[in-house]
Amino acid sequence: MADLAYRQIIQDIKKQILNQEVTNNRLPDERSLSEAYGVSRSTIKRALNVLAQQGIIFKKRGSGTFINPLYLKNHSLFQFDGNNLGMTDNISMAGQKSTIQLLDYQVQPASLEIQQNLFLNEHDFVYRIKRLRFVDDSPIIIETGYIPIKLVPELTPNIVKSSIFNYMDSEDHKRVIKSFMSIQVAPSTPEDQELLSLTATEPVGIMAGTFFLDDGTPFEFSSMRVHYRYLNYNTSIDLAED
Amino acid sequence: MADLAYRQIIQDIKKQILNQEVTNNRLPDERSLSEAYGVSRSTIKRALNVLAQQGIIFKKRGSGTFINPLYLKNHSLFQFDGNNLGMTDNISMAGQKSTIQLLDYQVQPASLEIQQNLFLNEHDFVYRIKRLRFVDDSPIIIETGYIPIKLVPELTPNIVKSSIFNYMDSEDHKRVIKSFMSIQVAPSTPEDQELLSLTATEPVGIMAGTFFLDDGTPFEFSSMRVHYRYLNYNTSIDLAED
DNA sequence: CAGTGGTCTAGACCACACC
DNA sequence: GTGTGGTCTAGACCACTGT
Repeated sequence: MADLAYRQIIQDIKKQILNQEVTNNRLPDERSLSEAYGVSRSTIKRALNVLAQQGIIFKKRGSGTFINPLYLKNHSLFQFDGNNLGMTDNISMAGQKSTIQLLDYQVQPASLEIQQNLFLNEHDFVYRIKRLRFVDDSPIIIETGYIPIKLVPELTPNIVKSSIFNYMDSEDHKRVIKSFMSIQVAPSTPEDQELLSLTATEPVGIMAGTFFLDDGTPFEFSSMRVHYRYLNYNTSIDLAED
Repeated sequence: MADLAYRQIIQDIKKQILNQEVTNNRLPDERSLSEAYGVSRSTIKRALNVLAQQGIIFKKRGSGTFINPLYLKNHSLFQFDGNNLGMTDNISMAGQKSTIQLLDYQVQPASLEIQQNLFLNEHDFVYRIKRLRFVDDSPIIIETGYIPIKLVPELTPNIVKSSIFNYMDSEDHKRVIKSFMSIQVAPSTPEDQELLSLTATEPVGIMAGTFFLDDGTPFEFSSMRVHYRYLNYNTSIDLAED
């Protein structure tokens, strides 16, 4: 797949780190790596920058490049940004089966909030799609999504019972590549309690935000109410610069 | 502050976008920008990559570089990664005053979990610091932090009543630069309810994780129970690559 | 085909850490 | 001073989009 030089180097260095083939928790300097891999120093820097951003290594100007000891101890922690859960579609959760129940499917005028979030005019219409997602027969997420009609005029309830994103990719060659989400916490409503099998004291997590296509078009505004036991969002935070 | 060429270009382009000085929602091509700013194309690419990662622009190979329309509509949404809340220290929340009440301060052997997270041996000791944070006199966060003694042997309860990170920076020249956190949701415990003035049906958000120094040393393992109304974590997610 | 972004090179010079 | 990572250059060549 990734035949790009810098990606191969990323993979190779990652493997060496995991195999404990790196002595002193320290990588060779960039100029040596450049020679060893037979690429320019720029390419090495590109690879190391990715690894640094993933928190796997730390670079210190004047000193060298070091391995994050925690990565060795527990590198399963180092999968970030919603890979555990949180994607509207593509939830597959390691070996467990995921199903969808369609709760509601309508076409309606875009409210002011929706207009703003999807960059629509006041006369635009959107699909309002409400779905309940199960993983291994347990209800996990109540998801309400809004999609502009003009972007997918051919959508049907049937399509919506599985992954909309996959459908878009394979049929329309439109790919969802980015999203901006906020995460909040709230007590469960009676509807949450019924659909997600919660008691009154059990809460939900709320992930809401907008998904974008690769050309920058806002594609879907989505609000997900997540069973509290199944929301686990991992992230890395940089406390620095601009 | 940032006299680096690529940072200046980032700021300048951002300003032009906000001032609507960019026609057609489209930036000039990289080679033109390179000439216009009097820098190499590589430097332009570096700047554009940062803007793209922030979601402000989208690049399409073969077509050009385009502005995310949502950024114009509501660029306040585009401040990410815990800037709203979530940092253990440095919570200053725009104009509101923040105070700290010290609930507990102990030295104890590191438990197995703490050993793992802070990369310690079984004979190492840690501070256990439990604090209640207020913003504008409202209790917001119950924070329990663990810090290896050997990293800051001189810590005192007095220091701990304000920002530990600031103290570390100014006194020991050790800077906290990165953290890996997980975000979860849970019903409130009786203790949560008392300290954060919650009812039984009101939940808390939990942010737990490890903070690292600039040399990669794990510095603090922290678990924060956050009043549900005050947890609002914004993030951007890339659905692509490696 | 021309235009655009993506990858990569080979090297200069700077800033910082450590001896 | 030596060694390290950081910034930046000038340019080659490739891959994709659109006319």
